[in-house]
Amino acid sequence: MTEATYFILSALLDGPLHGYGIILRTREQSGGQVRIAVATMYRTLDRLEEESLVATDHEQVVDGRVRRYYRITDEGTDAVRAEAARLQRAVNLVTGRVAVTGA
Amino acid sequence: MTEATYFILSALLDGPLHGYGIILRTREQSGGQVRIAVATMYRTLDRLEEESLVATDHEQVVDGRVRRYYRITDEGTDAVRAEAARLQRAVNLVTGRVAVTGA
DNA sequence: CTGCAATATATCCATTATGGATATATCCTG
DNA sequence: CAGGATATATCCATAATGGATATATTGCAG
Repeated sequence: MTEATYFILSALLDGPLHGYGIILRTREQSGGQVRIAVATMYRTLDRLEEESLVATDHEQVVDGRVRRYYRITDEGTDAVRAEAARLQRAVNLVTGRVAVTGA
Repeated sequence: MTEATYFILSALLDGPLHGYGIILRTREQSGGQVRIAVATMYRTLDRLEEESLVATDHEQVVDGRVRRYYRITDEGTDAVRAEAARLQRAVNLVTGRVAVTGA
């Protein structure tokens, strides 16, 4: 799973959001560290919908602009949790390293 | 930082290793989950050396085959630790989510 | 009123990272 | 003697990414 995919699915765990909303959410959640480019966002959402990790929830028209809300599927939830576990193991490779040489 | 970079630097935290050794180490550390392709390995090592995140430690000739050992630099150690912290925050987005909706 | 930023989606294009495959060379095992 | 492990190196196709541009509306500052 790529990082963009991970952050998109992660943002959707709180409830349905539209593409641009995911970009803003991700930027906030990361304190401005993670910025997903719009090209990446919409292409990734298309791919994720094909893979059934997200689904179109509903569409809204606000001020003449269409908002397409996506929700995460059960499959998507499983996938992002599995990825979180995988990343945690990767983190532990570096942080779980307290004077191992001294044994 | 890409994943290949992260795992390579991580593998070098225990001491100098040669390219093929890093591939084997990473495979072991991850229980066979993470497999870095040889093309990725040597190209990444070249790039990391340019960026001063790793340095050539020494070369050895074993059975007529050259082994080029790389060690992680202080800069590389800082970088991989920073990345681990960044990944930990990413993990927390998913795992640090215990019935938030119930508030 | 005009230009710019924010909102919202969409697509093009160049760059980068990746992995599969191939090449070369040695050693060991079946 | 063939095949796998060891060890480095490179080619090439694919995939992911981001910058840029396009379109359209709203609101705000100059």
